[in-house]
Amino acid sequence: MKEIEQRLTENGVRPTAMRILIYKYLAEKEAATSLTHIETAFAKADRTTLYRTLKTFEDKGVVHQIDDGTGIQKYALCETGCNCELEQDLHLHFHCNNCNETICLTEHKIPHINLPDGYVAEDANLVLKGICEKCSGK
Amino acid sequence: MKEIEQRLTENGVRPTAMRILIYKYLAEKEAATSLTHIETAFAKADRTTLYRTLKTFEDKGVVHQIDDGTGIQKYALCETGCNCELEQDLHLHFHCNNCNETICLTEHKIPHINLPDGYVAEDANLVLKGICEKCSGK
DNA sequence: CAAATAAATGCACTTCTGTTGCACACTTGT
DNA sequence: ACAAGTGTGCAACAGAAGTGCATTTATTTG
Ligand SMILES: [Mn+2]
Ligand SMILES: [Mn+2]
Ligand SMILES: [Zn+2]
Ligand SMILES: [Zn+2]
Repeated sequence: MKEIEQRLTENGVRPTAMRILIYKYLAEKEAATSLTHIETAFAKADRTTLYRTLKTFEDKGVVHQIDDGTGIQKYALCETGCNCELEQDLHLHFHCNNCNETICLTEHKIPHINLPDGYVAEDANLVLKGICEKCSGK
Repeated sequence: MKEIEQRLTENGVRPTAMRILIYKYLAEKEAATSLTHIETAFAKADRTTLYRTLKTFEDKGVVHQIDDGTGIQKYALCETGCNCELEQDLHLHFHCNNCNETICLTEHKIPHINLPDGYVAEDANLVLKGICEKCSGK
């Protein structure tokens, strides 16, 4: 509990009650989470608060946003000490077509891609879709 | 002109006047195109018609849909004889942060990725973001 | 050709997600 | 205690995707 407060403070986010709860919720979930999903989990809180909390978390590097191709923005906690901005820390994401969950494969970095002349890459997004380990039954 | 009709017919799409125009429009554009973009280009046509035309094109393998991370669905013509479904034909896309255009790099295939045990990949999406050749001035 | 059938188009409306403005509540520092 | 700053809640809006149904246009059939 104290750890969460410390983590938030380190990243320049004031640890309010709401933010600690949201952080804890994200930490317990293994999969990336959408705003709507969080909204149903926190029925008492306002959607806007949750929205802005996620944005604050994102700005301060507490979470990273994931575009998994469903058209719905998802969020997941960053690893401790990760620099999501840097190319080296960009990991791939897996979206399961069966259970519809999106998970971070943090240890699988996005390979470097050779681009044609004139193209300068600043960011990358790689999403694999298929069947996750839970759903494949292995 | 006749080529377009033939191409559509080959893919099981009846070549109506509207569809031919849309196809021609997509063929002239080098970048991937959104529904809203097409809508402004075809002010006379209804959005629903354009929407369903794109869906039909997609179903029949005339165009492929692109998720470039902007949250707006884009479409681009498929190469002749391409099988966008197959892993081998999956190419990467580049989104320019300056001119906001998204382009197909059809000759740059998505590299094969080794996944952890239990994960089965069926599809992949790789988008690089940065500065395109036009905007980098090279 | 005319009638029947099927397909394409247009209009209205809905849903869903993300986003912003503004007022109020709470916290922090003096 | 006061002022300033920050967080939260309510309401409303924007944009894009999608659906139902009527109408038009094309195709088939007698
Ligand atoms: Mn991730
Ligand atoms: Mn493409
Ligand atoms: Zn799954
Ligand atoms: Zn550009």
